[in-house]
Amino acid sequence: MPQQKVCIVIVGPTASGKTSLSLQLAAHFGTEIISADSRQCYRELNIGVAKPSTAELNRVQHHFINSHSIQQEVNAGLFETYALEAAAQIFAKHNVAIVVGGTGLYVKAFCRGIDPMPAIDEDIRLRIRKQYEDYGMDWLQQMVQQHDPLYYDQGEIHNPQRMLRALEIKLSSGQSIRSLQAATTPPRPFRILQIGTQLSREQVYDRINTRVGHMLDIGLLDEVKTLRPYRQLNALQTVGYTELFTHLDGHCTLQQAVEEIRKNTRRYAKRQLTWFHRDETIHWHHPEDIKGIIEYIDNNKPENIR
RNA sequence: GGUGCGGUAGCUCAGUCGGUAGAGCAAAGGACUGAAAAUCCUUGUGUCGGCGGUUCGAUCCCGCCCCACACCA
Repeated sequence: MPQQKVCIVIVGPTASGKTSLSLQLAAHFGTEIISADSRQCYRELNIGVAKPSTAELNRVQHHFINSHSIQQEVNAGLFETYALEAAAQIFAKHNVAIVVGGTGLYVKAFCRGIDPMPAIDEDIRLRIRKQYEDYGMDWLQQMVQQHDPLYYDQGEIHNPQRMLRALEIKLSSGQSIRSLQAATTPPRPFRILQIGTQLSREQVYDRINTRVGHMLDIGLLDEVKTLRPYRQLNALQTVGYTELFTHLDGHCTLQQAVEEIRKNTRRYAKRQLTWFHRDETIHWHHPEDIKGIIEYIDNNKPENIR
């Protein structure tokens, strides 16, 4: 069965021009966009997550943007299912689909799949989280050592999030998360072309610093104020929001909070670069080199498209 | 002009009873299969302000100079 469809996947650090590029490519190929961004899917989050404008969203059909509430649980597994469904819908009408986003794990889940995991017993989840809060790291390590020695030997035993995850899997299903992570790559009914938006480190940092200022100018602080009651939700463990919560609590000045946002965004971009640089199938281009990018796509997509 | 206190890593500072120095922050590198804008790991050579002196040896002691801050004129 020849693969007739192609999925153009645009990745790169934050503020490197992904959104603009995706809109131009969507216009060029007359198709739709799937966002692979773990924050832009929330309708309550706008300025701080650099969502495309309403005009842009009206111009091109988008998926996984404003699709969820911050009250809902969203994760990489859910994204894989959601995005594959969206891709199927798009391919019913078009030969090209565009995926764009900076959340490396989501992109990976879409392109290469994520192993199915057992459902977690909600009581177990809440209980171990509470106990971790009460008894701390030593307790967590002991629990993992006792219940999931396989993970304790091979996993990250200083990383509370990963240990909590290993523990809840083990206590819910009786299986070690290690034994469930098979890392098999399921076949996809389309070809994938990954394009990275490449700018110098200095340029990315400059753009971040400027963009954060712009976010404040257009009302980020007001947006954050309305979200204060929800600050404990996972969706709000987000750069641009946590720092302003701290300011609203009176722990720092607005200026200090803004500098923290800039710094944390730069660090985020650095982590994204670490993640994406490891993937050698990504072809890096300057985000404004539309001609070069389209040429690359035309040279690599299946013959029978357009 | 006088007195005092400083000048050590990008920043804030510690320290060496004289044997060429170390923390925090920043930064850099990395990991990462259901919180991923999250979470975690690793990394510290710098004319110890300048020039002289004493000494086997000075960032440390002494002298002079430069710079910053405070106070007194």
